[in-house]
Amino acid sequence: MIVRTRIAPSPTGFPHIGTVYQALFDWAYAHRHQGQFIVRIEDTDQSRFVVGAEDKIYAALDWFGLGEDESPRKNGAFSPYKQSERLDIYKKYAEELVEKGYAYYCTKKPEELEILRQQKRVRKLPPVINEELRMQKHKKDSLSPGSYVIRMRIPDNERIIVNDGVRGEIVFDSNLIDDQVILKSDGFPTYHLAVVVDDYLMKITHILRGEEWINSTPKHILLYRFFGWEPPLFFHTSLLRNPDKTKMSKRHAHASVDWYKEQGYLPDAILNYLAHMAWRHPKETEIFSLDEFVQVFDFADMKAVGPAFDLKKLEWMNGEYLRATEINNLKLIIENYLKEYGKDSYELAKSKQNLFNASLPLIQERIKKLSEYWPMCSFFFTRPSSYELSMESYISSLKKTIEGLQNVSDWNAQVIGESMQKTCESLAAKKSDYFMMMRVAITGHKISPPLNESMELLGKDEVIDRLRLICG
RNA sequence: GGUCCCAUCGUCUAGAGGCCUAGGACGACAGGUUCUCAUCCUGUAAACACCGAUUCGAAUUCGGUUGGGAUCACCA
Repeated sequence: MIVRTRIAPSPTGFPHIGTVYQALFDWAYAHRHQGQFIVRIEDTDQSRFVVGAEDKIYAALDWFGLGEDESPRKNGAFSPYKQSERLDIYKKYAEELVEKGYAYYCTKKPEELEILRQQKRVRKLPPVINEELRMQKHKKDSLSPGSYVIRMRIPDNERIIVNDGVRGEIVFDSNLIDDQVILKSDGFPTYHLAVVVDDYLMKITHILRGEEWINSTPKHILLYRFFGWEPPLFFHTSLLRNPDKTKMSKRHAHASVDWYKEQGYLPDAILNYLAHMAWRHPKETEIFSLDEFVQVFDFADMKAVGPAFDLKKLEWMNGEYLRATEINNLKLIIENYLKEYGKDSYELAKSKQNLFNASLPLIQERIKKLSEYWPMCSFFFTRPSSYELSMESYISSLKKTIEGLQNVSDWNAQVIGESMQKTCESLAAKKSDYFMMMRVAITGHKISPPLNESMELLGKDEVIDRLRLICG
């Protein structure tokens, strides 16, 4: 059997980090078993369709290196991969179910159905309205297009067993499930029909999806049975949670893939972090590559807990990746980041390429996110516009320092340091105070890359100019 | 509200009846290195939700309670 996994996102907004989470496991499992990873676009809700959302999904997958084998953009043996282009297929299968007696035409309006359900709730009964629904006996010929839906008929008095790969057997009472709409009045299928038909037709073997689908799975199991198809294996993962354990909703900033990119997280670090959610490395290794993950991952090792996002740990991990990045690669990464999120700073840095290059080793172990580069390093490219310490009382010390620095002929970090040491001693100043003054005078900030090295990079003229500027 | 899922330090987790006076990682705190920050190194605090049952023995099995989450649409 060839392993085939898939993600089935809806193009209804920005790419969600949960989609990436899902894709990571699907991708890894497919790759581990030399199978295929498919992207199917589930765009059956016309009212929620967002232009451009589909492309953003691909862009996100590419960014993470989780490229798919088949999709609307790549095609493959099971085209089309977009549900809106498969309408005839669903219609055919829906009508097949009607013929077999597993489904029926329904002309009830959603509003009147809602009233019925309300009444049940008020009487504290399960809000199941199958009895009312099934009183209809429509023939297709008597129905005008757009006036009806097709509903699947849920059998009575049955225990429907869902075999979930991470949770074991889950039992549902069929009497508590409403007859589901499978074909909407606009001719589009609902998720239930489309997902079952497509997963079958596309030969999907393992379905990894969020736990919000658990309660729908008995309906899907039934559909497989009605069609006489063997169901795939199901694995329901818990939803990613916010730090306060609430569901990570679309309204939350860090639900969006773009947010992580903007913050300057590395895709590999994010993936590594995500892999720790509800799954653990057999050896409890913290840092591991995608390749290594592929070697050891199995759906069966997923846990059923709902993990909360810990940005602090992600930051730490991102820092680890940043420090392990080869310097020329780091250069490209930061350049690209600046180009995308700070056009002006990018131009500035590019205009002093050597300085930019030389700044990298100084900050590599000091930043945890790409967004921290510019605030920490802008002083290399532009003079401080303000100082985090009042410079007034230091003017005489600075003048003394200038004198010392002017005598430095071999301008390098060590000699610069020695010169300042000497000045500091002659001033009888406290070392930490003196160097803090110098740090702020040169960079504007109390926190900065190493002072001597920074001064070396800036060059003698620029350093002395900056000090003179303060002295007036 | 009905149904379903889940429950170990603040967070991610190890633990599949005695190896647990519960281990690791992040974070927190303290100390060392240091002209700042960061890195690096040392150390400290920090958890089996609760109540019953089974057993010689339970974090680990069972039942209940509580708590969190999901779901009950012509949305996915």
